[in-house]
Order: sequence, then C-alpha cells, then structure tokens
Amino acid sequence: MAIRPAEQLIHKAAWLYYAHGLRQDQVASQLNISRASVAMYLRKARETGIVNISTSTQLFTDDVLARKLEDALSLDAVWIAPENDHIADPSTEIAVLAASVFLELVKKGDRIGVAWGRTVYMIADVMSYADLQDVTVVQLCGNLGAPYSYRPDQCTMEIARRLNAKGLNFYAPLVLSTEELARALRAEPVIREQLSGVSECDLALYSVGAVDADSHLVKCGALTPGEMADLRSQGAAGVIAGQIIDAEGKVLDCSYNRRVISAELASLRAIARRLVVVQEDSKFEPLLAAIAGGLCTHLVVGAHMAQRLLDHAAATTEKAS
Amino acid sequence: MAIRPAEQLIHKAAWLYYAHGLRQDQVASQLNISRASVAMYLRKARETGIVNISTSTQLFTDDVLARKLEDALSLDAVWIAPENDHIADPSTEIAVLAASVFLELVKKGDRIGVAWGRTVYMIADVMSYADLQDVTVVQLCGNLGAPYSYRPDQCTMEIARRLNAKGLNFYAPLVLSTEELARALRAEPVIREQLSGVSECDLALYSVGAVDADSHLVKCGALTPGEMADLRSQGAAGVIAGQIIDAEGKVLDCSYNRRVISAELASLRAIARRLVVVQEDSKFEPLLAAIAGGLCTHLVVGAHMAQRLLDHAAATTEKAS
DNA sequence: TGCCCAATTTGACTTTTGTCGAGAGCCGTG
DNA sequence: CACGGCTCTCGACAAAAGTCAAATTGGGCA
Repeated sequence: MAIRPAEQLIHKAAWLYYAHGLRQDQVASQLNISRASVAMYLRKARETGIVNISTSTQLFTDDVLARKLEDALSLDAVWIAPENDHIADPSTEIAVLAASVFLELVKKGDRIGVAWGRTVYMIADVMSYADLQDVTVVQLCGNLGAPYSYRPDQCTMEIARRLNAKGLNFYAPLVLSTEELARALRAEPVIREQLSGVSECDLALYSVGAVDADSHLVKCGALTPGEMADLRSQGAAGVIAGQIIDAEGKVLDCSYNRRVISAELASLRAIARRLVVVQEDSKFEPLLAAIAGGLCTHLVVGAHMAQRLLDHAAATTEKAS
Repeated sequence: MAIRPAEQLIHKAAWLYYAHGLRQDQVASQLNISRASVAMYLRKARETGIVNISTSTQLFTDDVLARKLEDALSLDAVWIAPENDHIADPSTEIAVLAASVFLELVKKGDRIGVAWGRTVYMIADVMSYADLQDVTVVQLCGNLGAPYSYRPDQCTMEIARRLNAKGLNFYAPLVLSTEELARALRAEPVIREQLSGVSECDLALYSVGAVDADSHLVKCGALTPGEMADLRSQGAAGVIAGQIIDAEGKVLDCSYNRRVISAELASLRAIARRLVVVQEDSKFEPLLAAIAGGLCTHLVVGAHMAQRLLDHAAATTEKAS
C-alpha cells in the first residue's frame, strides 16, 4: 500500500469538501476519481481525525442543576447527562457526553493522565477521532494481568490512538504481593519517572470505583471479596486509580495500598483539571469521597446522581448551620 | 422569539445527530418535530458554531517546500496554498487556508491581536464559526474613517463574532494630523491600556501592506501618493498594522509613523505566535521586511511567493558564503 | 514473464438529506 | 377584535450521499 499518495488524496478530498464546501461530485471531478471513492475517502478522513466534527457540550452545563452543583461542591464545571428521556441507555449517554467533554477540555500540547476502569474504556470506545499531534497520554496506574479488555494500558493506548497522540505506558503490575517488592519497583527508574511525571499533566481522566465484591479489584483477583469487606469496615469508601480511599478522600492506611503501583493522590491533585466520570448510581459514596479529597474539578454524571449529590450537599450545609 | 427553547432544541438536535450519530428522521421523532425542521436546526447549529467541523491543515505543512522555507527563514511554521491547480481563485484559496490555520492555532483562553487590511477581512469572511467562549480578540491599530468595509474595528468584530469570542475595540483614528495630538491620545488611559495589553496576546493575525499608490493608506486618505513615494525613497519597505517599516523590519523614522496610533512593533514581537498571511505576489519586498524584522513566526502564502522567498533565501546565503 | 491475491475503484442502486412554497401560529397595532 | 407582518413548521420533491457487488489495478512471487 502506497501510504503517501492515499493520504494526500484523503486530505485533498477532505479539504475541498469540508473547507471549500464543494459537493462530492465536484470533488470527484477535481481529483479525477469517482464520487464513490470520494465518499470513501471522506469516511476515512472522519475516522482518522483529518476532519474533526465536535459539538459544544454547553447545553449540559447550562442546566440549572449543573450550576447549583458547581456552587454546592465547589467544582469548576459539571455536566449532567439527561436520564429522564426515552434515551436507550443512560450509561452510554454519560460516556458519550464524557467523551465530548473530554475532547473539549484537551488543548494542544497537553499531557493527559488516564486511569483505568470500565467507564474510562467505554469513554475511549465512543470517543471520536481527533488530530492532536502534540498531545501525550500517560498511564496513571499499573496493570492488572486479567483478560479484561479495559486494562490500564489499553485505556491509555486507545485514547492516544483516538487523539492521534503519543501514548506513554508503563508496565508494572497494579498490585504486588509484598510491600517490599512494591517499594523496590517504584524505585526503578522507568517506573519512577513515569510516576513523577504525573503531576506535570494538564488534564486527568478517571472514574471512581466502588468498594464491593463487584469491583474490578475483586474481579481481577487483586483482592478477595473477603479482603474487600475488611477494607470496607476499615473505612474504605472508594477506589481511585487503583488505590483505596477513605470517606475523606485520603489514601487508606492499609497493606493493599502500600502494595499498589500507581500515581500518588498528591500528584493527581497537582493536575489542574481532573475530570471524573461516574456512570453508576451505586457509586454515590465513592464519588463523595473523591470530591471530599479534592480529586475532582470537572464532573460528568447522570441526572439522578446529580440530584442525589445536590440533596446531600444541602443536607450537610443545613446540619452545619 | 423565545430564544431559550429554540437554542435548546438546536443544541439537542445537534447533539443527537453529531454526537450520537442518529439519522435526521430519528432525531425528528425523538424531539417530536418534522425532519425538515431538524435539517434546519442542524444548519443553524453549524452556522453558529454549536457544532464545529474543521479539517487538519497538516497537508499544507507537509509540503517539502514549506519545510524548506521554515528552515531557510527560521519560521515556526509555513503553509503553502497550491496555485498550479485549476482552482478558481488563488487569493481566495490562500484566505480559506489562512482561516483554517488560524482556527487551528487558536487555543482556549487565548487573547488574539488582529490588524487590518483586505486580506485580514477576507480571512474573517471565509472563516467558519466556532464556539470559543473565553477568547478575546483585540484590535491592534487605530481606525481609518474611510467607508471601506475592512476597517480595523470591523475586522476585529467580525472575527470575534465568528469565534463567539469577546471583541475589544478601541476608537482612535489610525493617523492624526500632528505628532503632539498623537502623543496626547496615546497617553489617554483607554488607549494606553489597549496598546499595552497587546504584548499579552497569545496570537496575532495580520498581513503586510505594500508601499505604493494602491496601499490602503493612500486609498483611505491617510497619505497622498506623493507622500508615499517620498517614504519609499526614504527606505519604506512595507506596512504592518498601519506603521511603515524599512527593509530591516524596523519602524521607519518619519513624521507619519509618529502620528500613528497603533501597537508598537516590540509589543507585536512579544506575541508568541504571529501569523502573517500574504495573498499578493507583489508584496514580496514588504514580506521580506516583515520577516527580517522578526514580525512573523507563522506564515501562509501562495506557492508562487513561497518559491520566490526560497530562491531569495538561497541567493542571500550563497552571497554570504 | 505471467499468475494470483489483495486492495482499490467503479457504476448502479438505495437511503438520507437539503430545499421550497404553502400554511399555521403568534404578536403588536390600528 | 380583526388585521397585516413575522417567524416557525410541515409535506413533498429534488439533490446529494452512502452502500455494495463486480471489475480493475498493481505489486509480489514463482
């Protein structure tokens, strides 16, 4: 496959069609090819991000509820996906919205930290292609060896691919069996560099995990259901980038956390824009914990969750006064 | 006209169509309106920048000629509009390309300085709409009272409108009749603030004017053809933001320049990205002057001009060695 | 050189989209 | 309260875009 001429043609076709507003048949005659080919080239152009179609997500911030939430929780921006409507699947809706929001937050030259989870992978999956050449996507936490399709490195690479950006992976297990080994591995130059580079990110994308038997930590074998229950009784409230946090959003003092290879929460907090996306209503407490810990500046949730958060905030304020 | 519900509908339609990939009839049934209305909403959405379609201008930098020029003239980036092709009008082609390049260079939160001229207005005219709320467009030089449709304030406002950004105009004549008056006016707080704010811009857009009887300075009555010829014999090589520069790109020491209200060249040079667009082949010397004076980091020209610049650079290097 | 395979291109067909004039709803005005 | 004038909306038609199987091209390999 001669890649150069093909690429050139796609570019030219896209240019004439989208920038000049010619019709497909006019493009075809300019380039001396058939209209069908033009249609195909244009599809490729859209798929590869040579052309970029994006919709403003302003609508979802304009929502009064979103504004209230921003005030109540001191967040920089909140987007609320409608759920009342007859839309097929609310969790998909949230992911689609999150993908748009994410693309709107990315700027040229940005360094983006990406964590791991079903939500993040779902966002990557519905994200449209863009052409941001000098963007770097870095992985925030170690890998889980499980055969799941949403491994941390895959999330990172998929998002990097969609953005036409550089992906920076690091290959270490998320959890090790002993604290000593984790310490030693963290001291490895390759790993240390990656982890210390996290705080230089301009944007982070992650979800928050629940502390229950459904958690990926359990499903992937990092923790047994029993251990999870133990952690819960010790005050575990949620999971961020593979680490267990308590209700205040601080790292829980436990053996598990000491065995994890992941970006420190302080590094995450050093990132100016931290986009948290939550799909499941059941992750209410974990999300509260993340917000309490200052791990979230930008939030995408469903209407349901938004209302619960607002009610909670109102109740807390009332109690305090 | 109830503006809220209409806007909401446009947003929703655009969202369902572009983000979710639904067909127009599906969108129509979701929103309980006719497909024809959906089509109309979508057009409005495109026109107002609620959706954004942009094509990568990478193709035009990939050009070997562009790369050579970047090296030869030490520019950050060069885009070359093809002229050999059977494309209708090369100057329109350059303007369309420049508009795309400009949009690609703008980042969120940017402050953009815009000067004045036929070229700049033409770029504004073909520029597609975008939704960049926290961008500010500032006017770089005073106004000419002439009835031309490309007055500095109009250039600024038009570009601001296209970007859905804030436009910052200042109302002073470009040229005054005495040097004292110009000095006094420059000292006015409103004007001083505007001019000193120029160096804080992140991006500038301007063209360069020729020193001849066709110049707008002559057409608008700021200078007589005779005065222009005089300036030329004194070493005037071009016009940038209403100011006359010599072949080295320095402000020419003349009464005219002292009577002008415009951003100082030093302020312009303080702007990180200075996009210069030249349409006419006749502006070769003015462009050389602008480049010599470091007033240009990003350049959009036609293939013809590009070749001339490269030949000139090669000749100069040869002579020097 | 000639053959084969894969990728690309094409023409014909279907589906989707854009557009236009007619009609309906709405508001301020006389 | 009836009357233009206005915009918004709809249905129907025309134009454009998407799709698919068949044909062609080109390049590697025996």
